[in-house]
Amino acid sequence: MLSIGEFSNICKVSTKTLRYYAEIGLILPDEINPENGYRYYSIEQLETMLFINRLKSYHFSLEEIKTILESEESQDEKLYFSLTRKKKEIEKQVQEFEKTLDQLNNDISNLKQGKSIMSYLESIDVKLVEVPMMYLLSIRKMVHEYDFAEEYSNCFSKLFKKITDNKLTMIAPPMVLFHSTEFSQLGLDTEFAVPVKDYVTGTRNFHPGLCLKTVLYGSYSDLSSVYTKQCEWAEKEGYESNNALYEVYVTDPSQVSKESELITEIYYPVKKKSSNI
Amino acid sequence: MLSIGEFSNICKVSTKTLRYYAEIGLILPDEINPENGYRYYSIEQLETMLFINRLKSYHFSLEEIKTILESEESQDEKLYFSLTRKKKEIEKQVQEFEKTLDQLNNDISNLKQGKSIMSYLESIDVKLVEVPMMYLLSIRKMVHEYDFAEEYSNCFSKLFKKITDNKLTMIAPPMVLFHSTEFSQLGLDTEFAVPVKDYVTGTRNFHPGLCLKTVLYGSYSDLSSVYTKQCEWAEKEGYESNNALYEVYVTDPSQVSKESELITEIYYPVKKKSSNI
DNA sequence: GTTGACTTTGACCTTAGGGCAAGGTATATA
DNA sequence: TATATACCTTGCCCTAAGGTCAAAGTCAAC
Repeated sequence: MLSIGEFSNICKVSTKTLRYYAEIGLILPDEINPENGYRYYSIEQLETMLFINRLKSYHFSLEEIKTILESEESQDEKLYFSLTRKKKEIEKQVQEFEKTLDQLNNDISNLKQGKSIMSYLESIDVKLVEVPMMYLLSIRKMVHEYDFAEEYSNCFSKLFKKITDNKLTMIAPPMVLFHSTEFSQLGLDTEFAVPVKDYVTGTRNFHPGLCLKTVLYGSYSDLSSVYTKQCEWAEKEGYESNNALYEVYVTDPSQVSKESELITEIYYPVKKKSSNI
Repeated sequence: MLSIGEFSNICKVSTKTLRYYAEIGLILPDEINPENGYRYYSIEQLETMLFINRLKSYHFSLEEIKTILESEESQDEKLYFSLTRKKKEIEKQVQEFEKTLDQLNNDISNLKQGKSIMSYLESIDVKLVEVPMMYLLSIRKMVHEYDFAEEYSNCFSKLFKKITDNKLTMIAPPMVLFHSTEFSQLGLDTEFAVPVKDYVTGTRNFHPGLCLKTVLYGSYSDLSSVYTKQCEWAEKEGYESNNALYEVYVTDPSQVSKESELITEIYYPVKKKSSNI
């Protein structure tokens, strides 16, 4: 039997960690002296600890490690499954890091040339336009950011089916309207809509009127940058927000292969500020 | 002026996050209504928030972002410095992930072949040897795991200088002894030592006697695995630990280019268990 | 018998917020 | 004008994986 200190020293795991692992039931001491509470580990537990350390090095959470350890039956199949899943996760992580590095390099070279890191904002163009009334066929629901893409194709395929079934005529590209006032992890109050020619059951009037319009080519420099520019424009010119923001997808994101071919229009309904008082 | 909800919606940052940022002083509302405590943000703060989000996407901590924001003078130079440092950090991260992926792939292919993930332990060989007495010239100190490499070359260059200065004769490769009973984040009680021929001032006797010896070729499958194997061997054969563990670096880690050329010996002093009672 | 090394529990700290509750406020509609 | 509803406030507890003390009990060696 090994005291916690000996066990700690052999496995290169601190005693605090060992006590924590006992607390969460990951690895319990083989024996606890009932008189003084001293923990004693067996030699066999060394290999268990090594196994835990290996899984930790693969970035499994302790919770995940616990379930792997507990599924002793058919353990190798489950382990194989867990490892391949974790492998995919890490590969994804690496891809994201590579993307981050690209952006970092971009910013660094901009700085080297004396350009501000935020200078990309200058290339975002804002125009004032009047948008006519239209009829929308739409689906409105709460959508999380991370499954926006899925919901997008999901909802629009439903809408397109409805259009074909009811022999309606689409008169403009699909749109997405955001009705939330507040951003939250719970998701956004999102409306997927298609403008149609005919006013029938299930459609609604949509008349944004005066709008600020920004056209984005290529992958979106995130939406918040566009909104910021539009707000700045409105502030400067004496306009104020009037309604929910909405986007129009001129090209179908799921159909465009290269990100650079994407075209997105962002509309921000405004009205002239009443300047009295 | 924008209410917290409007600001939140434009920047895609939750109100909770905005309140938290105000709490830690990262971005304070431009104005707080003294009557009801309502926070109001200015249009200019939108760009600050975008900047914060960008730095967050580069994995800066909020503390780091705060110091970047606060260093308004000469900000671009500092920013350039911070970005390049962060870039290096991420590149290192990616390298570590790649290494992890290699190991994962190795384990996965082992599992596919029906081998256990811990089967590498079987290839660790343990032998019982008698080590003769020697004189050590040594430096003992607390060393963190992460600057072990640095301390290693540091201490041994000091020791080698002493040897040359005093015209001593080295009779065996350098060694590292670990005196800690317990592993801890504070570092390990580590002794860097060189066996010398002559007993002079500053040297000490070292007589480990009976030892378990394991020779590692190539990059170390971590030390804890070796210790585990040695413990198992000792348990099975009726021996018990007698003294501090130590390692001998047969090849100089700083001189060997390929990891595969490394040779390390690990000694675990033992004695026969007294089997009475 | 005493010292020093070892062990125990417990409480609080870390990051970057999320979730919920109770209660106050602003605004649009009827 | 009354009310419904959306919005805002503070406050408290929660996360993961332990680290950092502190006070007190215990072990082994000399």
